[in-house]
Amino acid sequence: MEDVAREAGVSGQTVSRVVNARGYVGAATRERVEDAMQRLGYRPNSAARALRSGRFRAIGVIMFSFSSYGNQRTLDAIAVRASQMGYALTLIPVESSARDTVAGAFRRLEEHAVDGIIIVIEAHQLDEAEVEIPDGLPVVLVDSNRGAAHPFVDTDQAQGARLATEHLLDLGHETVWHVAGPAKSYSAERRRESWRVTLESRGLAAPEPLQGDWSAESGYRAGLRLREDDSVTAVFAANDQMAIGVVRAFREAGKDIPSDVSVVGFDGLPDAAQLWPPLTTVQQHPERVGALAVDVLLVELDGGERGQTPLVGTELVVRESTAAPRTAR
Amino acid sequence: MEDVAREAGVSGQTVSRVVNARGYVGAATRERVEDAMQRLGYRPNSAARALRSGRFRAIGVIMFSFSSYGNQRTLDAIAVRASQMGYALTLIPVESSARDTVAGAFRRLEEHAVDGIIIVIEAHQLDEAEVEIPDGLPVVLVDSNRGAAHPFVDTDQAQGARLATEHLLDLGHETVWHVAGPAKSYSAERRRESWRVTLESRGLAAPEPLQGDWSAESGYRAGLRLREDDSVTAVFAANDQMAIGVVRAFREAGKDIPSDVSVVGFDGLPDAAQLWPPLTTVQQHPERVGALAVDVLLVELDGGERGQTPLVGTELVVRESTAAPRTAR
DNA sequence: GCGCCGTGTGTCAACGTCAACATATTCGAT
DNA sequence: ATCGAATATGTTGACGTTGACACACGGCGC
Repeated sequence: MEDVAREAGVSGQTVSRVVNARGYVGAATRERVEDAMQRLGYRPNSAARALRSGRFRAIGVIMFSFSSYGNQRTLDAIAVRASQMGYALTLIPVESSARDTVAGAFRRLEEHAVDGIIIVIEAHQLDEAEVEIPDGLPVVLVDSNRGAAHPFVDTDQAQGARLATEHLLDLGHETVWHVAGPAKSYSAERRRESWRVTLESRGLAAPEPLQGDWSAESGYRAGLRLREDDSVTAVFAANDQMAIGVVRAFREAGKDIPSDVSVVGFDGLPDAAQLWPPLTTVQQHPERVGALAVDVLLVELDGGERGQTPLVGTELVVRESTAAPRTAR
Repeated sequence: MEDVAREAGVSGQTVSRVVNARGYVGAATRERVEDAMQRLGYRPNSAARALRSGRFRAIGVIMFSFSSYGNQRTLDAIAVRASQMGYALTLIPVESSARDTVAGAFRRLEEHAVDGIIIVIEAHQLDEAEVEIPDGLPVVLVDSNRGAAHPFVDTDQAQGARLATEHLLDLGHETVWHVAGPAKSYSAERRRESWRVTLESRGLAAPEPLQGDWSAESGYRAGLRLREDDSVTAVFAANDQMAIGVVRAFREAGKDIPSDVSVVGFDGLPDAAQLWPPLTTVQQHPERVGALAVDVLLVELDGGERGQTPLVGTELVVRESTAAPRTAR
């Protein structure tokens, strides 16, 4: 900066003013300074800036490594929005499962140069890790609603699950079976509860849900059990991957999708349309969730008051994996 | 830090020595200082550290937003390894396609507080963006080999494509058709060339490859054309997603996989095993690529000499989407 | 003609840390 | 007893930036 100042024949302070467009600077002077910056390839030193201002213009994101497709997309959206707003994104990975690693991540985090944090971890797993979120640092939670201590943003899981369940019922199926996500996931829990409530609101008893873990393989295992029961004609899987496994299990047993059994997924994976048959699914919008998370965090950073954040809606995308049951035809 | 020093009855410098475990510190003193740090919840200020040392202990990753599954996994691995090595990860997203955005990302980058950069963008796209990589900053390229200006790490694309092609030929297929990735992708190009060379080394002429764009939808379009030709019995798709689309196209036309047509993918998507039929594919190891990229960058940072980095190998995973052709049975 | 305000620019200090140097103490070897 | 090396701690200044303050100039209203 000193070099630029000398080159332009001004003081360092004036250079600072030009860079930050703050205060009064004469037009001619500004030009000279900008010229000098250009010639010398000057870049402000962010460390010094941060030291002086106490702000880093950086957002930390804590996320499990090897995360789901949806979370990856959310991260992506967070990165894009943060960058648009002039913030850098610092990624703090947590290696799944190992408890002390989780705590360690938060400790590491405190040393990191961030102004605020977005946590993209399902809340039950958070609880399990007995992690205390450092205070003094604004935090936004995604995909969970751990108390009201911090604002959170999320997909409207309940609405999506209702759409899926009602679609199958409206086609004429007598009931809908459910392959749920892992017990410790809030998303899974909310999808399952919404499915149950939707059935009950139509006066139907919900069959015992099968337990999966989000993986296609677990969906396959659930499908192996479902295909034993000939009364099963409609299955709502808590995500697309498990739906893929369910489809495989039925197909292997010679049952056709959708003429014997209808299957609905949840997520809206881009390739779901190209599966065979194309999968009916609940389209999520992780990119909206991510952008919203950044916006909410920035409001927190500016000390804005905390409003209730709306959930992000979903849409049902009807494809060829669902149809009316034989009996209704 | 001053507070800690006062609390422990020592100077700031001694606190610094305790924190960095550098120089001589008496055992009793160290304990007092550590105690004080604990009590006051002291965390060193990374901005001041960076300002003083000129090192940020941070690595920047430049990546297209909405990236492929493989790149996402690579990012993940980079994050984990960087964190293990005590480095923070700053993610700099580039919104696909918009040229000036790409250049902008690099400009932004220069202001960012990173010691080195890992670029996870296919090289042809890099070229297209006419981006100049800022010098003075160590750079490692992933998934590309743009000249020898910077070290690069990558999957051994050629080996993987050879495995896939040979597998189909060894089953008895007369030739192998190819659904290639986008023209501007190095990976796609190398897979295609290796497929061609493998065929030619067996004295076979390579049929005209079909052009896809990695998406399942483009695979489906390619499949629509392939299914018109009854001589097609074996297809090697340049990634799993396109393979999914190819399978769908044949299935829709009443052709069975694998009894009528064998299909091989490339990537090793975790769900490929649960597709119907389970997909034969070339298993990549993006996590190894990511970790390797960090290791190579750290060597660069330490001014180490640049060796040739080995490519990361792949394995063929044979599943049920491939079988001998009817004629050979 | 006087003071005041708006504009344009410079000086200084401080942000938190750590390398370099200075100082003090202990201990073993001569 | 003396010296030097090893150990232990304190003092100072600088990293690059910017907020606070000071200063200088011209124009305006009275």
